[in-house]
Amino acid sequence: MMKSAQVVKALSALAQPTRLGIYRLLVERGPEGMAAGQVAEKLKVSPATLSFHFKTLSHAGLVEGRQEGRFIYYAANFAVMNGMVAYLTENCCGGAPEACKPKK
Amino acid sequence: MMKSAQVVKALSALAQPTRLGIYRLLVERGPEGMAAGQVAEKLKVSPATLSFHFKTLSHAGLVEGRQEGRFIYYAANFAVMNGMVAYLTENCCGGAPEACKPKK
DNA sequence: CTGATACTTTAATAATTGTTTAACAATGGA
DNA sequence: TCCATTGTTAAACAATTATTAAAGTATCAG
Repeated sequence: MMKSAQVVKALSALAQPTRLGIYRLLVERGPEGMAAGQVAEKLKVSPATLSFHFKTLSHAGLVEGRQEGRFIYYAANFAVMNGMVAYLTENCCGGAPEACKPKK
Repeated sequence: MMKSAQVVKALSALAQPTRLGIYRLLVERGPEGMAAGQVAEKLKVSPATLSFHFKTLSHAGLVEGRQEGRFIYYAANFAVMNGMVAYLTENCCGGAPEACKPKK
């Protein structure tokens, strides 16, 4: 179970265009992740700015970095986002969640 | 399909403790919604502050208000949140989304 | 060891955001 | 009509956040 403050932190982290782009890129990439420099190049973000944003994302638990030689690979942490979504939809419609589900 | 800017707006709206509380309360309540005053009382928020937050939430499309006599009932708009979640998980793991799904 | 690469940290500035107080509509009962 | 109720708006202030530039750390190839 996630706590409110944790969820706010995760939402704040994603509520910024650059960070949302970073996160989506990492989601698409999957568990293998992507080196910081590749992300910088792909999204046209300066290293300092990117580093700042990675710090925000990883402090929120949404991404994790692992060092590999000179590179740092960042990967999305899916558990945290799933927890966030679960928190948002908790007790939906007083327990009768017909109205909440996405129509497929 | 939701656009990036729309998603950022929705995430920003939820990325604040008071608004997250408001939203969760409305999610729990379902389509019927809840009068602004009831929300204010339940969450111990001043009317002016609450009004400010409702504006932010409805501008993001996350809630909708309907006037009923002297009251305004606010209700969660589930389609927008579902769209937001879909945007976040799009193309997860390059199309092989084993790692992204919540374990049930 | 030296120099280049990969990334982070710090400090300064600019912009955004949240809260409060006070004043302002609009609705409806007496 | 009068007045209390319900909620919104505007202005001011404090706090948070994003970006840039410059300096700093760590790894590796030669």
